[in-house]
Amino acid sequence: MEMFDLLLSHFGPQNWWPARTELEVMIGAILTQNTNWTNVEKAISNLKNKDLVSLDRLVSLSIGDLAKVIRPAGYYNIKAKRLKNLVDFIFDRYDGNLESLLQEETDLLRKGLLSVKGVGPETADSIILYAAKRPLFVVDTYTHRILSRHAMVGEDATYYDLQGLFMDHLPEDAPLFNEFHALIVLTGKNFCRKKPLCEDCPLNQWGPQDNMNDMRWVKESRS
DNA sequence: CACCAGGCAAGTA
DNA sequence: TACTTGCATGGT
Repeated sequence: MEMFDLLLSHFGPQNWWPARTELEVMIGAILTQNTNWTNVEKAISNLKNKDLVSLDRLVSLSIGDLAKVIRPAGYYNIKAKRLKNLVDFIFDRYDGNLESLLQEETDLLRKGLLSVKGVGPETADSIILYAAKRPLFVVDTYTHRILSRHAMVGEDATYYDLQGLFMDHLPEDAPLFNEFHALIVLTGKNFCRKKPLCEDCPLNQWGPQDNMNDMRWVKESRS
């Protein structure tokens, strides 16, 4: 059985990213760095209450004031700087037009995002997949934990080892990457916290013996 | 009380 | 290059 189908049939479609606009995706991507999503929701709720989910409003807001608003997300001082860095980048390079940034060719988009202090591989790829809707697989700690526990990669596998593994064996399909990553995060939240295999985990029967020789992670009908 | 959460950059050697 | 550390709230 293939990993994606195991997770999809167990959890059902997740319809990520949990945000209403592209800007909200970007803000969430920064705020959720090493942070529980429920805390991020509180911070985004604060931003919405002050009508700050807006590039024009954010660019004229001080870092100190922004930090106060996003406080529940944790690391609020550094995240306020990181958000401002990203907003400033959009104004400096794209005249404050988010669409212009997101329409950039994928490689240039990624290079640009990574040039912003505070935007690393996962944050950049989350924005590219969930805001720009390009087929780039997003890797996170859950991805690493689950695949290493199931002996699909070594413990020392890098971000790009994992991203390459998925992208080498999946069709370039943004909706598939979208759903797959969301399902992996959900699996990581609910299972696989401590033990390699947990009771009732949908991946209990999934492992290298099924996948090392046959790397189809989705049903052929999808590809 | 301890531990963890949808990372990243900066410092050290 | 290869480690290590700081950043911080809120839930379990």
